[in-house]
Amino acid sequence: MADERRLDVLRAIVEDYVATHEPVGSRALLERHQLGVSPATIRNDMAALEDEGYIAAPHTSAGRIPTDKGYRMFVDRLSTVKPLSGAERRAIEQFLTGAVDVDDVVQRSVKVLAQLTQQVAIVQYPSLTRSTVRHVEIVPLGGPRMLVVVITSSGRVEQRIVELAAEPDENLVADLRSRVVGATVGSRLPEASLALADILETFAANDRPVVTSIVTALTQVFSNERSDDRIAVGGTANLARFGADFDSAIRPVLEALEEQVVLLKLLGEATAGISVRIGHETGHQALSSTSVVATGYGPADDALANLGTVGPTRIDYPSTIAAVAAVSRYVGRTLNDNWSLDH
Amino acid sequence: MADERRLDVLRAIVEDYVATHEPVGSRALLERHQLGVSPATIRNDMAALEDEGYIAAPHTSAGRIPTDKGYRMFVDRLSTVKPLSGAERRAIEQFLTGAVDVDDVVQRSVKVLAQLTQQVAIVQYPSLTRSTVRHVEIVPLGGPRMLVVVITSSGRVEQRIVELAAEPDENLVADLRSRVVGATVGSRLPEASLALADILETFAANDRPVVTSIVTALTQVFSNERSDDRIAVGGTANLARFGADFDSAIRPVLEALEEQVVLLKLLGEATAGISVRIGHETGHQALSSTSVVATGYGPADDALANLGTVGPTRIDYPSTIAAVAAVSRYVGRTLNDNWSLDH
DNA sequence: GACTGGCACTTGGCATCAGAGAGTGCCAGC
DNA sequence: GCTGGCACTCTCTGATGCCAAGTGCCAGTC
Repeated sequence: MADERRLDVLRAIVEDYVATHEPVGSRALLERHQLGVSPATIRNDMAALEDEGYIAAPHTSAGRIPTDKGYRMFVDRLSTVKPLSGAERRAIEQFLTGAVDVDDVVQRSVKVLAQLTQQVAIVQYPSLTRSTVRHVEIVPLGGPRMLVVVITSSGRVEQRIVELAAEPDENLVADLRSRVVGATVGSRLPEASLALADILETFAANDRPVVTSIVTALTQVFSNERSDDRIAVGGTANLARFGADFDSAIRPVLEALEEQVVLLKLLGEATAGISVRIGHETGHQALSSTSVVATGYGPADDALANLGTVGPTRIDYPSTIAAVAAVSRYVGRTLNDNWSLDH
Repeated sequence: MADERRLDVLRAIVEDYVATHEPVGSRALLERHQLGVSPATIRNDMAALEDEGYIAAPHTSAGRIPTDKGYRMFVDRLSTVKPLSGAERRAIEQFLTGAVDVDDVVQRSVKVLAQLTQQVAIVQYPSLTRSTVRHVEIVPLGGPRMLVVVITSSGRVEQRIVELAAEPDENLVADLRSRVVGATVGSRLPEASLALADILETFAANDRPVVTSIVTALTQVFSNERSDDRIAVGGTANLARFGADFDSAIRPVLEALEEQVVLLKLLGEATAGISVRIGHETGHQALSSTSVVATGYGPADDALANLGTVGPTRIDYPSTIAAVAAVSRYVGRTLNDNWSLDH
């Protein structure tokens, strides 16, 4: 049936354009794909595809390139995810296994993802908001200085130094510590933050100054705005592959990469499964010729944070999707096996 | 005297080229600077400067541009550091004052430095190797898991989770902790690392497994290879200013920026005062048309780590040097005031 | 009715070329 | 030692013409 062949033609155009980065014409198409029809027929199909908005011609007599809509169709209905090779999988696994702590895992993932996809990779640090409190310590450092340490279920350790007016009573600190542990361990951080407020009330008035200082520090850690925003970016050198014209293609991306807020938003919308946003679908003028492939990661289905890639719209979607999925899986597993305190 | 005017001409060429990014000819030079002589005289001087290798002509009939040697002369003998404006200084100070911890200081400095210089900024995290041990804690997390925490004089807090074979004896841990504190606090990290080896010997044989595990973790922290390598990079979007030709000017820099080893080496050689490396002086083929301005930072003269900028050779050296110096000074002060435990 | 071969037409890219502009080097004179 | 003048060199720009690639359409065929 003709309709089906048209989609075959679209698929062929996307594949060829991704491979060559040049507008693909009817003849070139036939040389690389066995479609069993003549160039004239292909031309008719192309004209129809252009009418429907799946492809476009940069100028009257050049070949066609896929539009965002064309890529969308390709991703949704015309392609199958291309599984990674065994070697690639082993590479990811080995590379991540060498990590010494959570930060290292994030930094290594960014590298491996950039390497695999030849694009810019972005990995969000495990979110504090979405993890639970594993442990709280309040350690006297001698004198009026105290160290508060919070360990989360994602393996992250956050600490803060608190300076009190004077050296506090040892028993008071121990008491505070045990009450805080009791009230917060196991809770998600935002809830733990609320629980702290109640604890404060239970202390005698003359203990309040000390308790308030420490509780404030803990609250800051629990409701840490900053940490949730932390992001690692890698593979910026791959921007070289984006296209020849620096100002229109590369500079906006570099600028976006420095804007953490933008990155977070791009990654953030990927809640269930893998999200692919193509060109204008990113919702950013500056990124209108880039695509973002993102997904969550974390132990089991509970996403701790997100990771993904940013590349030109003309990327190899099946491979990129496979790479993002694989890295996400391995990162989740690594975090779970090595730094989760659950089991 | 003629010799002196020749140097004036060189200075004028550097200043003009930095401002316009175009080869500067004898006529244009006279329009912008009052040198009191005719174009022909300037041409003679230029010919002499070219013979001596300070300037070069891209092709027979274009103006001249400074060579690396020319910039070197300019920096060493022809320029005076251009102090920052009060507004700039206040901006740095305010921006850094808002930081909540050491990591935040580093990230903010990188931003402010990139902003000020309009170049790529690099800041090394405070070195562990060069700081001293302020405090050590060994905290039981319940069950066989222990948390070891090390706080350094630079305000950094490093921690590691240790998994023992079984829950250790409480007194043993307390004993170990106090001996470690006694032996290491105040020492530089490499020395502390050595001191740990001796401690191990003093424990009874059947306590050895537990002690060994914990001491190993501490040793890892003390002799942390990874942390000394940490670096923050910012302002990559400023690469847009480097030049028009992407492949020759920008890609190599992007690639170098991803290679931490290279960055560390570039920053690392800046021990005393401010180091300016121009073009080939960087010692890297790929960076032959970029300059690196770097310096150490830290409380007083004891450099904890380095920071600097990477830009094209044609930067405004007086301003860049001033900015690097100022940021270094403020970072050192901020670390000292807020996170040093010394006073 | 769908496919095919053929043909006229359009267009960007490339090489070629001439002219303009900028700048130099050198020489003779002050 | 400086200056004015002049011939020369080189790049840059815009115009021109040609070529290859590709399209759209039409008439013919299975």
